[in-house]
Amino acid sequence: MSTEPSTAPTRRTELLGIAAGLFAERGFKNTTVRDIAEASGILSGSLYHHFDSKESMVDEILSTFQEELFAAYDAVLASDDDARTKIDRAVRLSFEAIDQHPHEVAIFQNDAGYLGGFERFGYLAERNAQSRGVWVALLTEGVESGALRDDLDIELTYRFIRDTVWVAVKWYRPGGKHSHVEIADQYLTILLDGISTERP
Amino acid sequence: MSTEPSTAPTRRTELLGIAAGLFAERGFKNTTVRDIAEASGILSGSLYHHFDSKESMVDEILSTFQEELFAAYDAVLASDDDARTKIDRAVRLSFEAIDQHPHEVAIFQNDAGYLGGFERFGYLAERNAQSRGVWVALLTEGVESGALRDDLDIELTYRFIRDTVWVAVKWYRPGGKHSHVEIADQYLTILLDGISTERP
DNA sequence: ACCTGGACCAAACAAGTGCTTGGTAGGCTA
DNA sequence: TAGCCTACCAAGCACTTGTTTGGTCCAGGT
Repeated sequence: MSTEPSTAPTRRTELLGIAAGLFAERGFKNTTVRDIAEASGILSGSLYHHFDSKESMVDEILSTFQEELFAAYDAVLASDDDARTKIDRAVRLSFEAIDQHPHEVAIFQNDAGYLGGFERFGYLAERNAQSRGVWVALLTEGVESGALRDDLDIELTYRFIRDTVWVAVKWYRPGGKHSHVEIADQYLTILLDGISTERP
Repeated sequence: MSTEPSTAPTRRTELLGIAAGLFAERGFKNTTVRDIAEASGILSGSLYHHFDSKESMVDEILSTFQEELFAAYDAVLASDDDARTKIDRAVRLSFEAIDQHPHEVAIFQNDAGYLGGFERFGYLAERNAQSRGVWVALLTEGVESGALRDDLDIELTYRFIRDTVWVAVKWYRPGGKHSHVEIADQYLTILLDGISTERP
C-alpha cells in the first residue's frame, strides 16, 4: 500500500495534456516530439521515458476520451425518454463534450482520417460506425413515433447533425461569448424548427 | 502568334490537378513532393521546372478556385431576389462547388488553418471574412424582411450553415448515391423548416 | 550507507524532407 | 544545320524527423 495509482496527477498525464493541446492546435503530423518536449520543458528524448512512441500518445489520448463519450451516448440511447428528448440530450451531450474535451475532439476531428490508416487506430472507424448507429437509431425512432417528418433522409440528416455539432470545435472557445448550453439551444431550435418564419 | 496561352491543357495544369488530388486526400503537409512526382510519373526535382515551390502549388490551386467561388457569391448577393431565394441560391452554390471542385474545397477546409500562418496565404483569412460578410448580410436581410425568425443569433446561425455545408466535402462523392442537388434540397428543407413535425 | 527507480540529459542515428544543380533528349523554328 | 525551348533525369545538399543509447541526478526506502 502507499500510492493510489488511479487519480494521481502524474507527470505522464501532465505530458499527455500538453501533447493533446499541441496535437489539437497544429495537427498530429505537424507536431514534432521536439515541440512537445519544449512545451514541457524537457528534451525530446526524455519523452520516451514515459511513452513508447508519438503514436502511442495520441492513441492514449483518443481512446480514453472515446470510452467516456460513448458510455454517455449509450446511456441516452438506453433511456426511456421519448425520441425528441433523446435527440435533445444527444445534441447537448456533444456540445458539452466539446466544452470539456476540446483537444480530444479536435484531434479526432482533424486527424482521424490520417490515423485511421494505421492498424493500431482501427477502433476509430469502429467508433465512427457506432456513432452513426446511435444517431440513425434516434432519428428512425423519431420518424416512427411521429415526432419527426417522414420525408427525411435519415442518412443525410445524420450527417448534417454530426457535421454541425462536431465541427463546432473549430470555433468554440470555452469561456467565450456563448456558452456551450446557449449554442446547443440555438442549434436545437434551428434543427427542430428551422430558421424560417413560416412553413411552406 | 501561335499558341493561345489561356485554355491550353498544359503539363503544368495537369501536374496541378494531380497535386490537388493528393493534397486533398492526405493534407498539404503530409504530401511530399516525391508523392506528387511519383503520381505524375516523373522525379521530384522535375517539379521545380514547373513550380517555384510546393507552397506555390497550393497557392495557385487555392487562389484560382477562390476567385471563381467568390465571384459567384457576389452575384447572388447583388441580385434582386428576395432574401429566402438568395439563401437558397447561396446554399446550392456551395454544394455545387463541392461537386465541381472537391479537391480545392477539401484543401481549404483541411489546411487553411496551417497555411494561414504564412504571410503568403493571408488572403485565406480575408476570404473567410468575406464569406462571413456575405452570409451575415443574407441572414440579416432575411430577418429584417420577416422571412426568418427574429430570435436567431445571426453569428451562430452563420457558423452552423457554413460548417454543415463545407464539411460535406468530407463525405460527398461525385457520382455517389445522392447528387449535390438532392443534398442541397434536403439541407435546405431542414435548415428552413426543421426536422420536427410540429412547431412548439 | 546502500541501492533502487523515476525523471531527465546529451548526443547521436537513419530515414525522410524540400529544394538545387548540371546535364540531356527531342521537337520546333529560323 | 544550328539554335532554342520544354520537359525531364541523376545526384546530391542541408535540414528535420522520430527514435535510441548510455549516462546523471536525486528522493525515498531499507
